Amino acid sequence: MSKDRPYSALVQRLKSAGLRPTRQRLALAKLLFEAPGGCDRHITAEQLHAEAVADNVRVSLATIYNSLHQFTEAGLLREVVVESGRSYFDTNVSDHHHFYYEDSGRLQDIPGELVQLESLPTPPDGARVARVDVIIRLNEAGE
Amino acid sequence: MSKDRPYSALVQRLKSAGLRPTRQRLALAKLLFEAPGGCDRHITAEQLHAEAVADNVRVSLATIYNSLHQFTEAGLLREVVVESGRSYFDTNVSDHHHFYYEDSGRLQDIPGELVQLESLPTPPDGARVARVDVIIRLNEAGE
DNA sequence: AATCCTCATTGGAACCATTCTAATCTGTTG
DNA sequence: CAACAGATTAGAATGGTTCCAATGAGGATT
Repeated sequence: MSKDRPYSALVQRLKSAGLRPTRQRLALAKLLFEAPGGCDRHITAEQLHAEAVADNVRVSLATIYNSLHQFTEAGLLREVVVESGRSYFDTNVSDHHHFYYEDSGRLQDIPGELVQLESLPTPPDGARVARVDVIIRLNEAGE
Repeated sequence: MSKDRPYSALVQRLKSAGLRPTRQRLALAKLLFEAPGGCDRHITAEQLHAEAVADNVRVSLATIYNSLHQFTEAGLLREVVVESGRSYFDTNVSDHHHFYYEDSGRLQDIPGELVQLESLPTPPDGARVARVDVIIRLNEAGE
């Protein structure tokens, strides 16, 4: 019941990520990581901006983009690319993959264990695997 | 040695895809599918346009985009999305996956058999798997 | 709590890939 | 060769994202 320090956990989270806990970053972190329901989110810059505005947080789009990228670099978010022209940011940074509903544009986590790759090909010459993305693209079935 | 009908194979290919074999589509198909070296290509709209211009094919960017999408719908190409803001089109439409060099933006095929998924999760409710994309993101290793 | 420096935020312009539009042209069919 | 559907075109428009120069705010030191 730390009603007097409602942001302390987020402040800590930002600090340990090497980011100054400014008003805007704090407000965005709150929207991203403490959304009611607590579930993992797949959000675009525009969506986050709309949420912030709706929540009376005065923040520019430029700051939204800056923050999303800083959070991503700090490992607080993960960027997911499923269609050109729009980036999703995933609050779930654990090892997992995605369902992508092509019709609606919705993105859904697949628990990491449910997709197992056997035999990753060895990366060529002097390259190192940064990440493996698996996207299962879905259509609405006719029946 | 059908020097007299150098395009007949391509004409056929377009026709069976339900596309009228126009000058532009023929020229683009030639660049895409009969490139010297015969290897599979990962090309952007801008790149293809540049190639066409360099080859003295008079074609607008709008037509490049139209054709790329039509070819894709017809199953002659496959669109690969690895970074937001740019689409690659892959002339290899067989079942396979990709290495993506994040530093250079280069894309490389991985023969289909080299990546095996065990246990695809069952798609939710009334959804059907349209495709599974695996992208292995690579960095240049320091040493 | 005033100062200072660094970094963050801002609105708006700039950017770039892509799509749209309305006019013109071309393949194909009869 | 007439006529129509479909293709192509240049250029404008769009939409997401980034850039920019000016302003504002953390936070360390006094």
